[in-house]
Amino acid sequence: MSVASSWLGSTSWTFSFILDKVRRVTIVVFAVHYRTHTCGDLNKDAIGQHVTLAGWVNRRRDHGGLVFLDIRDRYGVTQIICDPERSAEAHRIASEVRSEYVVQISGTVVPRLAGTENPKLSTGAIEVAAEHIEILNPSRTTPFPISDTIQVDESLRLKYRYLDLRRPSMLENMVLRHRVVKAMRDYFDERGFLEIETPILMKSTPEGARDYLVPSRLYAGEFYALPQSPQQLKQLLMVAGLDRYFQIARCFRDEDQRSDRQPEFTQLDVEMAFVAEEDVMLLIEELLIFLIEKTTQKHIKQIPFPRLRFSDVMGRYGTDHPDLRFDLPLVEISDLARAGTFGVFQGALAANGIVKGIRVPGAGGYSRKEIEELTEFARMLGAKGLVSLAISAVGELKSPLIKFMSHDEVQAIIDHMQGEAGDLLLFVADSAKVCNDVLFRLRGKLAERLKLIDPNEMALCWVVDFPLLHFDEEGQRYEAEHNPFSGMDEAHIGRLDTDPLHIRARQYDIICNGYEIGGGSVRINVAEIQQKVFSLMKLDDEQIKEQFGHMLEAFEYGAPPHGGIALGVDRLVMLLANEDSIREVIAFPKTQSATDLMMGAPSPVEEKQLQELHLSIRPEEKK
RNA sequence: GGAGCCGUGGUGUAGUGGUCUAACAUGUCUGCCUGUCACGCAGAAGAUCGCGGGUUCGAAUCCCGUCGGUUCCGCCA
Repeated sequence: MSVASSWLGSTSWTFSFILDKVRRVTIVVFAVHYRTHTCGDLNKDAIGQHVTLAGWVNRRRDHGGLVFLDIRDRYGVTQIICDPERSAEAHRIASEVRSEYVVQISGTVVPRLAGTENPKLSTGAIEVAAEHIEILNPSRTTPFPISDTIQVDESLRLKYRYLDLRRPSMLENMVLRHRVVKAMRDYFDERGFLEIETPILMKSTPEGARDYLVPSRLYAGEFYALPQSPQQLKQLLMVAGLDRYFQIARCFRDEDQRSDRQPEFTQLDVEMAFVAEEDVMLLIEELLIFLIEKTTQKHIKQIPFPRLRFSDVMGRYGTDHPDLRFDLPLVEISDLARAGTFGVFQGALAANGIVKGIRVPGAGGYSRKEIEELTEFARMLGAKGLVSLAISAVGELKSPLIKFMSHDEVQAIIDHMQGEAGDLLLFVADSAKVCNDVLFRLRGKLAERLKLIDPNEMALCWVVDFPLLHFDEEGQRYEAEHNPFSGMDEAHIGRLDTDPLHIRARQYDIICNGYEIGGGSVRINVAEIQQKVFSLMKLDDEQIKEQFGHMLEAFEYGAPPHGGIALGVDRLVMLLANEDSIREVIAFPKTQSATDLMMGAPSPVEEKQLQELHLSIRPEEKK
């Protein structure tokens, strides 16, 4: 610092940068050591000023006599011109620097020569004529180029994440994420919500995902658990009368990873007292519209968000988290498929299965090879095959069905599917689960193939009317569809004793572009009902008391009606950023095998640490 | 736990049984170059083809195993 200030002087300086599309933030710095402006700061207004910049060498263009340096920081890129006639010393150092060196440059802002302006840069009208260059820190050649133009192996990116984050697209994602979270905080603050932190060291519970455990030093053989979500605590905050709570909460689940699942992830957690479904849904709907409009150029397909019943979306899309950017509905034709003598259909129906199809508009001319490809895809997902029915442009039919069904019977199926000339109809005959599963994936694949997806569209919907419980054959017990605290339709409470599978939960999931980005419910606030739900989940009284006694007890001290929701922040930002993986919007993500390639976690610890924690490692499991 | 895909100079790719003594681009290094902005030109260095085993007269290439990354199934209240 002393080096810099010795030739800079130090009164007060300001620099400003663009925070988002409308706001420009100006920072006043009173003791400048390193820079007077950022690399995105300077324009024609600054011509003639003596400035100092600091940043990374983005690129060096050495013309021998004249050297250009592009200096990059978070805010932009500024071209430095190093002319030996202005400073032989600066020119000499400029020819020594390499990519990613950290340098400090002082000089005079000058207009670029007519015709050499660069419209691609916000600073492209000017350049800084270098008078002094200081190498603050050199850099080895980076293991991959700091550029968005090529795709680098992900393990390399993760090992050198601090370099990966220098790439403009990653920087953009981090900025976007900040803006989304900031907007969330503003939104809830304006509506009277309190942001309250809940513990990270919590208690393990038998329900739900596998816990990450933290051994206790003070209590041999006992463990804390990292929270899977602050679910119970936020409900207890409602019992406490805090009324409106939110938190940007880190959550942990020790389960296998996916492109949209990390071992630790962030939820926007919300809970409100004295609310029904509508209150929560309207609040969140307004929030999402606000976020999308504030942080992206994307348009929302339908406002208000459509509300779909669980049973309907399962039937129409084969999943409870449909991508509504395109239609391509699944259509059941079991009744029509009963006609004729087609073995594939008859066999599936005889085995209590169903026959379901999808209409692929304009695909009637697909070659045998193309259809075979789709069939192979369906087989991979568990179908025995695909039955195709192609309708040519002039209405001729091509299908194995023709041999086994009358013309009218085939036509009835086509009509039911709303098939037209030039279409391809594809059918799966199997159990309802396989049909839905296969056609759900096929639907997504076809939408891609037919280019039905507008990347600028956000198709949001609510899914409601979930069953409260489903029966787990393996464990021979009921399990909560959402979580064990979800409330239920008042008229169905009696069914807890008689017909648990037909209780409608007061649950709502929010879906965006085929991703479940959140879910919540109006909760149970009556100890007796909560106790019954636990019993159906095959917890005995002792377990209930040990694991959830605090909840039941709390409900006996005036628990208000309450409800809430949790949104997956990583997934939401991923969608806003047009990324395919949440790793792209997490600064330091873990790999699919839950390791941190940069830090090398997890890692063995000293024997002494294990002893303090009263732990020993089973020898056969040591690596 | 299971299945698929990927792994070749620093990086991204090509090469799918035989002059492969491994090619191309980019990066790196050296030299030249005063208006470039993916600067240009000339030259050089740089790879036992993730690792181990097998098949073969011969393996980057085929097979098995293993490691790493990734996608999906199971799992994720």
